[in-house]
Amino acid sequence: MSRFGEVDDQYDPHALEQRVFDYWDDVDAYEQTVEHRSDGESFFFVDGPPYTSGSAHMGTTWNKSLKDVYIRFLRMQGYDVTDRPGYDMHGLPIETKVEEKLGFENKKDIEEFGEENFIQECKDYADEQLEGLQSDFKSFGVWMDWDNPYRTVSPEYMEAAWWGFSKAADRDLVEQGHRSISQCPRCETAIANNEVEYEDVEDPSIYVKFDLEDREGSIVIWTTTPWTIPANTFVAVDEEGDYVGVRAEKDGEEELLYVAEAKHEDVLKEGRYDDYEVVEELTGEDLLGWSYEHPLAEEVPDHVDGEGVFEVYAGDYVDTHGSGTGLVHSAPGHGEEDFYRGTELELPIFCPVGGDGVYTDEAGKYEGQFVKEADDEIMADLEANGALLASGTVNHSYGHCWRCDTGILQIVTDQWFITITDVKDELLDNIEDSEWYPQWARDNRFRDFVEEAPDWNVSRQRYWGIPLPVWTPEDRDDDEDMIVVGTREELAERVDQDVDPEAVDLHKDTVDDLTITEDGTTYTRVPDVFDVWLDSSVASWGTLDFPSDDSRFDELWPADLILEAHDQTRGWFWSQLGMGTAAMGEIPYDKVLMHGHALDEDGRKMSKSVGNVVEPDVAIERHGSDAMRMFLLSANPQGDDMRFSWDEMGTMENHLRTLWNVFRFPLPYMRLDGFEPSETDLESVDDDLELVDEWVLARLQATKAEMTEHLEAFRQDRALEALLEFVVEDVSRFYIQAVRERMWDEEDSGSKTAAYATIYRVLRESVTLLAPFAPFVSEEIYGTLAGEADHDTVHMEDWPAVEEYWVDEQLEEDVALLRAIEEAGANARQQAGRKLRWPVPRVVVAADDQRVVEAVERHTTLLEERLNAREIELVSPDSQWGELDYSAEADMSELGPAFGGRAGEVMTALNEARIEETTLEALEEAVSDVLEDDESITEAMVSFVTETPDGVAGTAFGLDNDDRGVVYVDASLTEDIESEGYAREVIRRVQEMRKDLDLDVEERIALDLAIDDDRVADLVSEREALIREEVRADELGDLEVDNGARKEWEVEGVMMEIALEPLAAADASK
RNA sequence: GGGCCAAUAGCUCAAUCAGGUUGAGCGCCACUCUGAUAAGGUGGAGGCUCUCGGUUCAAAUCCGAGUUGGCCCA
Repeated sequence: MSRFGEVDDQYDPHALEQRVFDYWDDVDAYEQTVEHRSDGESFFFVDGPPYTSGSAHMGTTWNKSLKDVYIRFLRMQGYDVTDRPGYDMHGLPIETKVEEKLGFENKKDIEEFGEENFIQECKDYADEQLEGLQSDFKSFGVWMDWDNPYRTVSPEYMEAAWWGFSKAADRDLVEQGHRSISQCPRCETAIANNEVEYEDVEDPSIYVKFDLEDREGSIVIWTTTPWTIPANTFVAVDEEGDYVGVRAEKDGEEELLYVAEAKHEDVLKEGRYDDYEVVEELTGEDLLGWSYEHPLAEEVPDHVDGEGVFEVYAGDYVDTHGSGTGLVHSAPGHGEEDFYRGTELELPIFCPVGGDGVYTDEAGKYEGQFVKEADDEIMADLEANGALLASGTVNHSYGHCWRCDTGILQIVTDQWFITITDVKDELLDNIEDSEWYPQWARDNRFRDFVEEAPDWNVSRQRYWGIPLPVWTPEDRDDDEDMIVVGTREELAERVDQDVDPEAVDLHKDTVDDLTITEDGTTYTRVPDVFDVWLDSSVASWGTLDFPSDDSRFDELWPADLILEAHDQTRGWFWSQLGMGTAAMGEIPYDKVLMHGHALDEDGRKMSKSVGNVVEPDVAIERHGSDAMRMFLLSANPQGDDMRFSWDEMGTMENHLRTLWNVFRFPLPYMRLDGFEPSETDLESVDDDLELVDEWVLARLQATKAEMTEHLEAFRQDRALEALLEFVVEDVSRFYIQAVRERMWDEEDSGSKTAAYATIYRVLRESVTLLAPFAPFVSEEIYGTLAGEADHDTVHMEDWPAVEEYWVDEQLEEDVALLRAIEEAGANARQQAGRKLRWPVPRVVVAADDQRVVEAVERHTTLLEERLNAREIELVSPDSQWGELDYSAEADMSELGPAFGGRAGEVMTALNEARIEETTLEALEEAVSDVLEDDESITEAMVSFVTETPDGVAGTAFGLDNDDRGVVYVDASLTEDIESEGYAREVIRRVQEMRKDLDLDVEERIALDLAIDDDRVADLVSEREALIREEVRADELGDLEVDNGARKEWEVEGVMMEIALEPLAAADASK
């Protein structure tokens, strides 16, 4: 890219991006940029590793775009940023994908296939997915260390997990325990609560009578899981709830039933009783200690037994007004709450169900059946035993395995835990050490979650994961005397077998058979692998390959910034806090930027089944990577979800097109004049700068300040908005318009050079500011503007600093006022029906304050040009323009307190009043109808507003909804104005014809005019010199057009025929 | 079922914290400009500010209840 070289006429994002990719390759742009900052202050960013199944969707694309914009911004601010991307590659999702691929149905198939082979298949699959993600991320210009990502399956990363876990064990936070967990019976493993997905399903809904011992009657419970009845251990009630004893009659038989008072009607209706009577009113407390008989005592002979079982206890999870009966069937073997309460009551924990969801021999009659399939038989048996009060079905949400969609079961098994509940206070304290954007996410959601978090079950009975580094004595499998290995080196030292710490892979197949023998005891490994959430929880040191590489840990850890979507509150934000606290006693990150999810155009989540997914590559295809990134980055990154919008993305492409036009406009002139920015910088042309140059430079300073502030507050959307406002409104629509004529000047002039230097500086800094957002187009523009002494890539530039010298807030306001006046003037012109091409004799600016007067006085000429006015007349604030009427605008903050409920009515009257002088007396007179005797209008309540008089068009102008004056356009015609107007009409049409003929700008022509109206023809001929000059016509007269064009036009109702031909052609034809 | 967040023009969002006549950009329509030209300018249409209550002289804004959507949890 040579300086001021030829560029595409049109912004073509695809060709441009391809060129930039090639260019980046050629000059090693990324590597140079990283190297350029290698001496800078360290900034430790940690990438939340995406899971390697599936490809990048709009959400991940948004996430990576955000990371990219902040990494680039930080680099430009001088930081040496850690930018190693990561990939989360273990876990059940990949296992189930591979199982599907291989046609497996359960664990047996895997065992037959061979653990080692299966692990290899999973590894291959994850690697393949990783490649896909890498190329997706690269495709929209994300600059991270793609050659060296951290992978959770690498030995050094797995070691980081072992190390963290062993540190937690050192702090006595690792234990093995008998716990109620969610089990997927197909995957035959525990799954985390946040891996449970809830779906609506139809389940049995049964009411069961438990006959009371030592007294008449039964208590009634309700459940949707008949299969848990065999494990019933106790019944829970609300101690403070109201219950009733009901004598109910059905088919001539009477029963005494106990249920919650609030539910007794519902329950009896379900049971289709003929009649009933409340015979007893009691509280939950009265029921405590009542004993009952197990309804399936015969079918399940080995049912739970012991002191205190089959009794009524208080339980705080009971709701006497919710669904059910107010008495809750409790089976500690099949429910978390039941488990905790059962443990508290020191009742036995009975779970006659295996990890595969099949009843064990403890389930008696039901042994060998899959639990859900035993529901019918259990209900039949209850019926036969006279215990079934009612049965039906219910539609409710029930947990399913996130991967294979199998209904989960609550069972009790032996699992390994990090007992984070032991350090709950430390966790809550540590939260305070992190800064969140937005802060409510930390103080509400995150805090709530941490407060309620149970111990972390980290063990999974699966294959594709990091093996638990736990060895237990051969004859036992609990946490007594366990050995936790922290590093590969330690492993090599302690195991009985030969292990090369450099080469060992650490996956299950390689460590399963390793044993440790110490003090005469042989230890074997616990066969479980880690919950995949544990993998990413150690990313803050895994990224650094710590502990195997300890060169950077002390300097960098903890992370300065992490940046993920809000689902990670319960995911990575949490797992890192838990692991960081358990292992290190600290939160492993300082700042969190939490963004939302990408929703579709209707605000629903994108989902494959709904078919509303927008693929990032389709978006890139339609609008280019830069436009897509800018769209994504224009969304608030703090908590809110983003609604996808093709329109908005298209708008971003339009803005880039505008930037492209702004950029390419001055190039030919600069090239022609040999403008050399390294010799002619802004400072050297200072004396020749015109006001508009100083203004655009002042706006540039304000834009830089604003952007920096927003980016530092993690509001890149506002930073981008500020930049686009500057480029589109200030540079394109105002500055370029204002300097065009200076650039067309064929003579060398100080003014022209000053304009070059100004626009050069503006463009250079604008693309530098844009670079983090739209790295491709910024690079190409920068490359065209930059010289030998500049960097190879815009991304090596320093973030542009505010230069105090050019800051000029007063000038900014001046021009803002002028632009407001101009805009109002254009409006008034249109109302008066006068095109801009036709001059108007005068424009009157009625200023409300001295600032407006100053602004107009300093820029009268500019205003005359812009509004095509022969004269600008200024009416100062202390005088009034004679022809005006007035009305009043009410200030509600004054009116409200004064008039109370009638304030609205008074406001309307004031708005509608018409008076000839701006006095309160006149105004009060005009609104006397709505005023009571003792009421008056005060100065503070109103501001007077001018009303347009007849024959003159007027439009108010102001800043930020604050009126500052009115512009009146006097559009009356004189002969001179008509002459110029018609001449301009002719010129415009000749120009258009020149253009149609593709004539060079410099080319001379011969011109012929035939105008149907003599008066108009005379008026036009008065301006012949002007026409000749503007259209470069050397000859005027009769033309036989051979080599040119002839066309008829209608101008303001007058027909005119115009013919022209290039002079070279005209000569040839003679 | 619970917690958090959101709901304002056809679309994307401001204005909500500190109550005072709802704004911008995009899109649409009309007009206009023409040496950036698949650009530019001006105007117009388009809002019971999700609903229902409450507080207040005054509510998009504060409070309560609900509806819809999103995330998380059960």
